[in-house]
Amino acid sequence: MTKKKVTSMDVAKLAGVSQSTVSRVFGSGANVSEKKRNQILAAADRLGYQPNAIARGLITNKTKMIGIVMRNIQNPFYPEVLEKFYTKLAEKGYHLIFMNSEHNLVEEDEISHLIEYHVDGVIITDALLSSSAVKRFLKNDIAVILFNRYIENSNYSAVFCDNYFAGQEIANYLVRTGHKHFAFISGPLETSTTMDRKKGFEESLAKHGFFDVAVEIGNYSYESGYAAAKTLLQSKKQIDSIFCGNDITALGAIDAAKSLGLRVPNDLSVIGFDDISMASWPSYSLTTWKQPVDAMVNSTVELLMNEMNEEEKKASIHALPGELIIRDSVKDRL
Amino acid sequence: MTKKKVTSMDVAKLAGVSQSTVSRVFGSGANVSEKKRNQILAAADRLGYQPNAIARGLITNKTKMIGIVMRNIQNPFYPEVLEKFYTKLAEKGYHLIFMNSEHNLVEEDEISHLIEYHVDGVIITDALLSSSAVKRFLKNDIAVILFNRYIENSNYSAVFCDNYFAGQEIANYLVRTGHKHFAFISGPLETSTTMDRKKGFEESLAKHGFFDVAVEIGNYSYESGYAAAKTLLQSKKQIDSIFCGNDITALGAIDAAKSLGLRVPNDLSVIGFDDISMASWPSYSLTTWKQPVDAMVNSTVELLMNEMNEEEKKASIHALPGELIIRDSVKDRL
DNA sequence: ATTATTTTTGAATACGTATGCAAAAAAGAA
DNA sequence: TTCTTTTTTGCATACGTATTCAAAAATAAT
Repeated sequence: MTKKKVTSMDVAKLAGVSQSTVSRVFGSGANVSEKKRNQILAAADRLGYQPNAIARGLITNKTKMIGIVMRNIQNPFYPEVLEKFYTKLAEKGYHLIFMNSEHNLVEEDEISHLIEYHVDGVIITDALLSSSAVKRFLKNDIAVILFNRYIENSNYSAVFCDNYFAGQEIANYLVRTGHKHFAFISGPLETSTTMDRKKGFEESLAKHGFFDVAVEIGNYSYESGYAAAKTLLQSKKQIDSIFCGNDITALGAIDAAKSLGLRVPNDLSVIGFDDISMASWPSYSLTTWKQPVDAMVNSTVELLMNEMNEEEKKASIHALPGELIIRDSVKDRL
Repeated sequence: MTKKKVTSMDVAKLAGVSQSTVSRVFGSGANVSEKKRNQILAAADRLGYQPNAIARGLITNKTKMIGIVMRNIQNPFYPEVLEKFYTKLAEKGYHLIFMNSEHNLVEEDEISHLIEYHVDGVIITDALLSSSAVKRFLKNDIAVILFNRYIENSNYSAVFCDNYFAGQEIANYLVRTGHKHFAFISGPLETSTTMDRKKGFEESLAKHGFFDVAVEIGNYSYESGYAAAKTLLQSKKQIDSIFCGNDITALGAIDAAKSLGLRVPNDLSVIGFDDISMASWPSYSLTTWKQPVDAMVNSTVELLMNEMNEEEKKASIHALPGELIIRDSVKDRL
């Protein structure tokens, strides 16, 4: 039960070689004779040697760690995202430092931590960066990708679902199925995500001659969807369809409608966004817009890898389409 | 736009002191005169200095990183757990390396990564360790706490909900409300969690003279709950109540019952486990056993802190009670 | 004032690895 | 064989910090 940590020096001594050679076996994989390599591996195995990633990080200036700062992790969409990022990055040899942010702007001291730990890159989901934060990352040579948000004309790459397009398509679909009285339950208005969905939705409706969209502002939670739908449905307005900013909100809206004695989709059509697994549950069978999570994750990782290697980090914006998943929460009213 | 990283040496130079003194200001907080401290802080601020946690980790042999390996992150119970661990540990100055495991036993190479990065401690949720893994952590002086699982007579501390007690209480409750025909939808049988719940449930029922419990084996997913309930309800057996291994499973079971034209709770009582947020949604209004997540997380972190500081890591097992949350999925049949 | 005590400081070193460089060994060419 | 070329190896050093030790400065005691 040796308490002392075993280092490359110990391995070197046991194998009768220099520390450099041990390093070459476990690191760069540079030329090492087959004989010595075997001696070294045997010695390492016997001693239970594991390279010290911290020491390696210090000398190489690459930690192989990626910071991932998330928000709204309670929204089932994000655990899925987290899992996919983990899998994708693990297979490339990267590790995840997880942070949970509660604010629309990632806080300065959260950024400090990422810088202190010299992460090679950062993925930010569902949140933005102040311009001072931008500078700090840049100065410390840390690549950053925004996921599901973007900043126009910034130096930051971003990957997200094409929300504007999706909003349009959803409007088209509702019109095509004979709806006439529309409502939208949004997320917080300061997010590009929600604004783009709203814009696409409203503009497309306007093109069809519908200018009156009832809007309620929520916060992407079940409770806010429930409350917003109740408000909408209890108002004097006539409403035959609600487009919800995300699925959780939509589920809340459906339950609110039910609680008022309305039947979905017969009395009210509801459409969501994300396509979380619960959307397919029979109780809800929610028609929704599927975010192309796999493509988004892959794209994000790819961008990250590029930016970590390149000198000049030229920002690029990737808007991926997604698709409408038709289930049973929208009725054809024609 | 300086590309070179700024180090404590740079700060020292600018402030006209030695590197040691800078280190003392940002590190131990040892005696430093007020005057020099201010000079140093000013210089650091001007240069945008951030201590390098990697270098610090190398010399102190404390990385202030905790590995958290999770499973079933798609089960809404776990994002909540993750968030709470993050918050609790962040306020103590620790960072989280997130790993997603897919197996009942954490894999050897996942452990290797944690050792390479010299995490100070590890939290493992919903999974176990092989005995060789145990040795490796021990040898590398890494504290480990199991969360929601335990190994009998091991050197590992564990924190979990007292599942045996909960199973008993749930049985008592169902008996008290006049049920006579019981079923249990379990998780995988190799988990202590599910077995303890089952044992408590069955033993308590037996005490009341009920020896026949229909059991279906699931995997803690919605789909498995749906399928298991369907099997149970379509069998010739008469069943008036189902205890489900967790909430997600219970929701699946409820939907299965509905799909067969049964009404919950009138025709069938369903009871869950966890008390995830969805359990309180009006569509389900699930009676369930609330795991004391806050207490469990606090207890885990406390244990971890102790074990990281003590020489002799004596294992301790903490079973926390939890409580029955009564909603509307169980009917009083008396 | 002088001495004793405490506080503050800097020089030197260590942590465990990767890597440039030159020497040594091996392989190939003649 | 002898000379070139290539491959393999070890030495020495660097990464950025914390910390021991002894010297210096400041403070207290006499």
